[in-house]
Order: sequence, then C-alpha cells, then structure tokens
Amino acid sequence: MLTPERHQIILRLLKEKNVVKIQEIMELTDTSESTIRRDLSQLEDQKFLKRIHGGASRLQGKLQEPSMVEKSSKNLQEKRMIAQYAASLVEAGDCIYLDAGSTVIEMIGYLPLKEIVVVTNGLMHIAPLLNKGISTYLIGGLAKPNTNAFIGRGALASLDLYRFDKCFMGVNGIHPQFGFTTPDQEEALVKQKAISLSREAFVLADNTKFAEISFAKISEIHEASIITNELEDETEKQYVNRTTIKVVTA
Amino acid sequence: MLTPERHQIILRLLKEKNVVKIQEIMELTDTSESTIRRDLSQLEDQKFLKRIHGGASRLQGKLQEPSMVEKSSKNLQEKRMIAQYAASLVEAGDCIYLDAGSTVIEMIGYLPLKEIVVVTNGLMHIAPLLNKGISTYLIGGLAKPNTNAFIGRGALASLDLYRFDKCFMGVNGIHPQFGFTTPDQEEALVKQKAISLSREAFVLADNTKFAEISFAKISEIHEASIITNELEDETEKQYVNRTTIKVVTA
DNA sequence: TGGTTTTTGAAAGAAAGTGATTGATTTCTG
DNA sequence: CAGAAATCAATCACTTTCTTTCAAAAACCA
Repeated sequence: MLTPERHQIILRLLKEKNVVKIQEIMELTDTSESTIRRDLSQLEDQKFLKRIHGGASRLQGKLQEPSMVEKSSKNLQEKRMIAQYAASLVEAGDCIYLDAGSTVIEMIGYLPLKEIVVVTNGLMHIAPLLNKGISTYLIGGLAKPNTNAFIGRGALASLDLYRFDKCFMGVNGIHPQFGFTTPDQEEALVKQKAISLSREAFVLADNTKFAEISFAKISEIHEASIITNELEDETEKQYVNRTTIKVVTA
Repeated sequence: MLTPERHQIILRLLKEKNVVKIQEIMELTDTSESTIRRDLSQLEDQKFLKRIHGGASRLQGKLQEPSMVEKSSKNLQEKRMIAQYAASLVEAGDCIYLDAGSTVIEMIGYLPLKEIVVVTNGLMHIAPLLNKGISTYLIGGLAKPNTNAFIGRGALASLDLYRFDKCFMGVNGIHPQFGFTTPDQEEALVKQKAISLSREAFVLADNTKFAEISFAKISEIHEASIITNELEDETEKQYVNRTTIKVVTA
C-alpha cells in the first residue's frame, strides 16, 4: 500500500472520529506500528493532525478548515456532474437505494419527480428528499456519529424488507485487488447487503477515489457500473475492467 | 481509552451539569480514581474547569454556553419541566424508547450520560443524542413529512428487534373514553408497538393536551405513568384514574 | 542488471500513562 | 468538638507507548 493511500485513510478516519488509535490504523492498513508512527509524524509536520499518546487527534481550529473546504469545493463540481448523470438513470416507477455519503447526496437535486420511491441509510438525505415530495424510507439501525449513516444489525434487518431496481453507492476508494473500499466494516456490510437486494448497482466515484475494508469485490457486482469523471491513465482503467464504466465529462 | 477521549467526556459532562463528581467519571470511563484526578489537574491547568473537593466545576466566565436562551414560549417551559422529570427516571444501563414529538425531544438535554441506549423514531432526536455521546438507534420506515417521524411497516418491523426498559411517549390528547390519542393512525400503531415492547411506559403531556385516533386505551398500559404539569380541575383527573399520574410543578 | 535511494519492520532503551497504596487533609455527622 | 468517612497529593511498581537505530526489503534509475 502506497504512503499517500495510508495518509488518506488516516485523515478520513480522523474526520469521522476525532481520535484514532495507532492499533486501529495498523489493523486497517495491515502495516507495522513503525510505519504508522512515521505516517503520523509526517502528517503532524504538515499540520494535518496532532499526535497524542496512543494515536492522533484532529486539530480543531482555523488551520484545518481551509484545506478541507478548498478540497470539497474543488471536488464539488465534479461530484455534481457525476451525481447528475446518475440521477438521469432513475426512471418513473423505480424504487432506488441511496447510500449515505456526500457524492450520493448530490443526486437528490437531480432526481426526477415522477413517482419514485427512495430508500436510504443516510440521515442527511431525508430532508432534501422530503422537500422534493419524494416518498422516502430510511432504514433503521445504529446512528454512526459524524457520518450520519445507519449501520449495524438493525440496518441489515431493515434492509431485508426492500427490493430495489437500482442502488447508488458512494465509495471511499477503489482498489484493484480489494474492490470497492470503505474504512468502516459495519458500513461495508450495509453496502454489501443493499447491493445484493438490487437489480442494478451503480458506484459513484470521482477520480480521486481510485486509491481501505472492501465492501464488494468488483467481480461480485453483477450488473455494476462505476460512474466517474475523467480517468487520468490506463492504470486506473484496469481496476474496473470487469464492470461497465461511465465517464462523465464537463 | 485515550486521554483526549476522557477529557472530552469530562467536558461534556460539565457542560451539562456544572458540577461533576470524580466517582461519576470513574464509572463512566471505567478508569481509576488516580487517572481521573490527573485528568482534572490537566484540564484545570488548561483553564477548562476548576477543581473542587470531590470533583470539578465549570468555571463561569466568558465561555458559558447559551443554554437557556430560548425561554420565550410559555408552553416550552412547562414542556421542559415535564421533560426534566421524565429524564430523571432514566437510570444507568437503561435501554429507552423516545417517541417522536416536541415534548419528548426536550428530554434529551436532561438525560444522564451514563451508559444508556436510546431507540427512537424521531428524526430530529438524532443530532442532539449523538452530540451527547449517547448510543442512538433509529427505527426505520417511511419518513412522514412535517413531523419527521418514521412510521409504517418498516418501522414496526424494526421495532421488533428491540426491548425497552422504559418508553417515553408524546401525545396529542387524552380522552376519557378513547385513552391517549393521536391524529395519525400509522403513528398510533408505532406508539402502540413501542409500548408493548417496554417494561414501563410513560406519557408526557402538558395540561393543554387533555381533550383524536387512540393509540392506547389507558387501561391497556400496565405500568403506565402520565407525567404532566398542574391539572386544573377534577374533571381532568378522572381521565387518568387508572394510571399513576405524576404532576410536576415549578 | 547493478547500484542507489526510499520504505519498511523489528528491537532496545526512554518516556508516558495507569492503578494501587500510603498517609495527610478535608468534610461529614452525631 | 471529636471520631468517622471521604477526598486528596505523592509515590511506586507495572504496563503501554514512543523514539531511535539498524538492517532487510522494495522501489527507483540509469
């Protein structure tokens, strides 16, 4: 695993949890303690986090925001392009599943108004969906702090009540060996189950995501499509050669 | 448990209660007295709190939170009194159900922080519960516009996964013949089911509510209590003669 | 391919965190 | 006010985590 990949994972974890233990990162990245320590030192030098005894903590204050805001706004337009295309796939009468996550949430604004039913595990999706007058179901389960997603046994059991025409999944990374990845195993289980209940699965991923726990081997998704923006080289294309890939351009 | 996590917990406790005992923190964090003492010393050095005999107290000054900003509504204060009393019934280790609704939501601020699990069907409850660091489960189901409650088949099925020590229900009205009432049948079904899964049921009702579809005949609730503020006459008391009634006064 | 640089994992001693104990101090109670 | 109970600071032994160092493995480059 490449160094910047690990760094991404660490920062993502921190964003969700405020505090991460070294032990935790070791397990997730399958690397040694030494390596993680070096990573944390580097990230601390770059002012991305603060090292603490036993791990690292997010540094709160002004220094954090500019980089994050900058990044999100830079990616936002690309996310919207992807989201808009994904939304165009939804047809009248469809029952669709929307995964929690920032890319998927952008779909809501572009969804057609006609007679669709949406099921989701994303808390933040509810308000905009209801605003559009769309029939909205939330699956139950344990509320996961900071990500506002629902996971766990309750979530899985609730999912069993539904069948979907299409599901749209967010993703943290795409890895040639592990498939689609996310840093939280519980979340991975929910994604996995939703996919299994859906006739077609679509994965929304901007091209920064091609670089954590896998929730589905690419080959396991039968009718999967990855919707992304421009890929920079052929190396990335090899990751997705077993699925349809739709590249959205400006 | 990492040091900053404990510090977070301590500060959160202080934010709620102004004063916190060492004993209390020990139980909540499952650490020794020595450790908590050290934590308190550090936090005092950082000017986050003031140590006092037996624990710590919030230092009053600039950093005060605007906790009682919204005293405006007369009804709100009565709701809060009722909610505060109801919250005081919750004990460490309890698994409780919180009904959607404006009176019940006021309970959240008064809930004890120790090791409780909350299950709810109220969308608006999630954020404040997570803010307090409480383990929070949402039942699934159809999102009902405007009330932000979850109802329907999915909600009922999700409920089946849980058992509650106590449940706290909002109510629209109390009627001598029909019992507790609510205008939406679907919501009534959810309330009914939650009550049936709970060892004890509490109904929160300010006295304006005494006069729609019943979700439970009063006699059907075995261990029910109504928590209300002052009742104005005996007529109203007759409504509740088959249950415990707790009248909260200022 | 062969040499250089970078990355990695392991090990040893240093540092920090933890829990128990002691005896002093404070608070409670009759 | 006096004895009991609770709380406190200081210390010690123990555990975990940290830093430093070094050699092996991997990646890089000509």
